[in-house]
This record gives sequence, C-alpha cells and structure tokens, in this order.
Amino acid sequence: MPLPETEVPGRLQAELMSRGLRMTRQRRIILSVVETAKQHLDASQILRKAHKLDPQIDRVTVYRTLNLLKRHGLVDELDLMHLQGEKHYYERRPQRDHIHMACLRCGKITEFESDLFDRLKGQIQRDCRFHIVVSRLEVGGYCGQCRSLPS
Amino acid sequence: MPLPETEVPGRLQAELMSRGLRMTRQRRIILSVVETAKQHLDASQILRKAHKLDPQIDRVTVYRTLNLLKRHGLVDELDLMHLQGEKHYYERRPQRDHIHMACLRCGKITEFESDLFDRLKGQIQRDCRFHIVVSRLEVGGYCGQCRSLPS
DNA sequence: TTACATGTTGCAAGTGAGTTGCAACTATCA
DNA sequence: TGATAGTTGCAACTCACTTGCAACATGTAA
Ligand SMILES: [Mn+2]
Ligand SMILES: [Mn+2]
Ligand SMILES: [Zn+2]
Ligand SMILES: [Zn+2]
Repeated sequence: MPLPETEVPGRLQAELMSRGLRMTRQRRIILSVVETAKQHLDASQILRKAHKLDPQIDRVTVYRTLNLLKRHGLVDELDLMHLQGEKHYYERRPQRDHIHMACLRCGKITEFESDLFDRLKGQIQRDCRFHIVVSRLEVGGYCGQCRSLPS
Repeated sequence: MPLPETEVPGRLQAELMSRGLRMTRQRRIILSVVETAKQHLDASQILRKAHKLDPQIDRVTVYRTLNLLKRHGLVDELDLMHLQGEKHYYERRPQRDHIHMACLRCGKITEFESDLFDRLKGQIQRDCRFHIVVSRLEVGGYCGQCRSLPS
C-alpha cells in the first residue's frame, strides 16, 4: 500500500474534508485502510493494517474515526451474524445497498444486490412514513457448498 | 405474572421439553418471561423480571438459557441499531418474520411485516443457493412524528 | 510566516456485555 | 430411591469499546 500522504486523496478523505473536518496523518491512514479493504474488517484488523503505516496509531483513534465515519454515513457497521465474538465489521457505504449472507458452517460471507430489496425499502418509507437513514439485512444459513454436505 | 409452575406450560417450554431438554425451575421462569414479554427485552431486563419470581436466579443462567433458545431457533436476537450501548434484544421467533425500524431521534421501535420481504428471502434462497436459517432486517431513520419536527 | 484557538491524539483507566471453570445441586429415569 | 448426566450459582475472566485528560497538531487569520 502506498503512503497515503503522497496519494490522491480517496473519496472518504475528500468527503470528510468537504465537510470541514480536520485531516490528520492518523485519519488519512485509517481512511485509506477502510477505503482499500478487500473484505469486511473489524476494528482490530483495521488497527493492524494502520500500524504498518504508523505503528504509533492507537486503537482509540481507530474507534473514534469509525464513529466519525458512521455519524457521517460514510461507512456501514455489520454484525455478520456475530459468527465469532461480539465484534462489528465495517465497509465503505456502497452506492447501492446490499444484503449480507453468512454461512453458519464455513463462515463465508456473500453479498447480494436485489431489486426486491430496493422496492422493500421504498415500501417501508411510504407505508410506514419512516425516513430510512441506514438499513441492514443480514441472513444466516448454509451456503451452496455446505448445504449439500454430510453432518 | 402468575407463578409459571402452576401455569399451563407455554409454547417455549413445550418445545424444549419435546426436544428432550430438562425443565428446571429457573428455565421455566426465564421462558415465561420471554414468552409473555410485551416488548423486546435485553438480558438484564429479562433477569430483572425473572428476579421477581426467584431472586436467586443468576444472570449467567439467563445468558445460558438465551443461548439455548437461540441454538434451537426459538428466539431471535436483535441489535435494534445499538441505539443505547452494545447490548442485544430478544423476542420469541414469530410465525412470520418481521422488519424492525428504530427511530434515531425518539428511539421508538416499530415492526412491519411485508410480502416483499418474504419474496426477497425466497429470491435469496433460489438465486444464491443459500438455505436461510435466520434473517434480520433492521432499519434506522426517522419515524413519522420525528420526521416532521424542527432541529 | 507565525501565533492562536480549537479539534485531535495517545495513554491509562474504566465500563458493560457476555463467557468460562468448577464444585454443588437437581431433573430424569430405571 | 439411587445413579447419572445435565444444570446452576459463584467468582473470575475476556473482549469490545469508551472516557478523562494533558500534550499535540491542524486550519485560519493576522
Ligand atoms: Mn451487534
Ligand atoms: Mn420484533
Ligand atoms: Zn458454507
Ligand atoms: Zn421518532
């Protein structure tokens, strides 16, 4: 991973700066970790990746930055069915919401976009007169491989 | 609340007994608390209600009983958007799944059943070859009252 | 450039939800 | 009624996350 200071600022960084928030060395690093993540990361994984760029960064700063991103609706917080412990996972909020499926046997996480999901959210907003800010659909069960397995 | 020992066993108790599980005094009490709950309760609220029937019951027994019920698919565990702290809430699994909406302003929790939700789960099972065991759709936002309020 | 005000950081300590080890107990069944 | 295996309560523990605070860094405006 290139040093974030020499990089073109990512979308998260640009978004926070446009909202008048201070951009510190630590924030730039944490934002770049979240931005370039290939899977869903928990707070301690984010800290470990951030430490490769600055071993001084404290886990408190990771938690505070994640709270900042949550408050600004820039990341989503996931349970992923709490398959291992009570920790939470984070991902940059995508253009279009998706569903998370967690296999209770092998632990694999699958994502799925669906028109029906978009329509369902529309129905909630209309029928319940409820303005949706954040939505989370998580499903636990058995994936294709595990479904057709003994025991 | 009447003493659970003198009651007709509730559905939770009958279900656990039919699966060959031992029915202790403590379990009967905790099951009756969950069964007769009017709202979503967290573990410490369940303990407080159980204490009215037996002040000796330990919170460990509440957690162990909730885990038992979860493993048997008899209760659902909810985040309710973690509006206050990291605790979880519990409710007896209903015949038909429903959606939970949490107002980020007043904290009100609303439930909603939807055909689209049922169809969406069907689509997931078919299109993703994923056998659903448990599903959780939680939405955060602003309820009808709060939506049309200043500040 | 520099000084300033205010926001941010790291450290240490704390909180709160949930779990574990284990000896004493008890539901179930022969 | 006694044997057996599952369950309980207690104490201690783990883990995720938060808070208080003094030192520090950022953005802004001289
Ligand atoms: Mn959670
Ligand atoms: Mn409910
Ligand atoms: Zn699987
Ligand atoms: Zn409201």
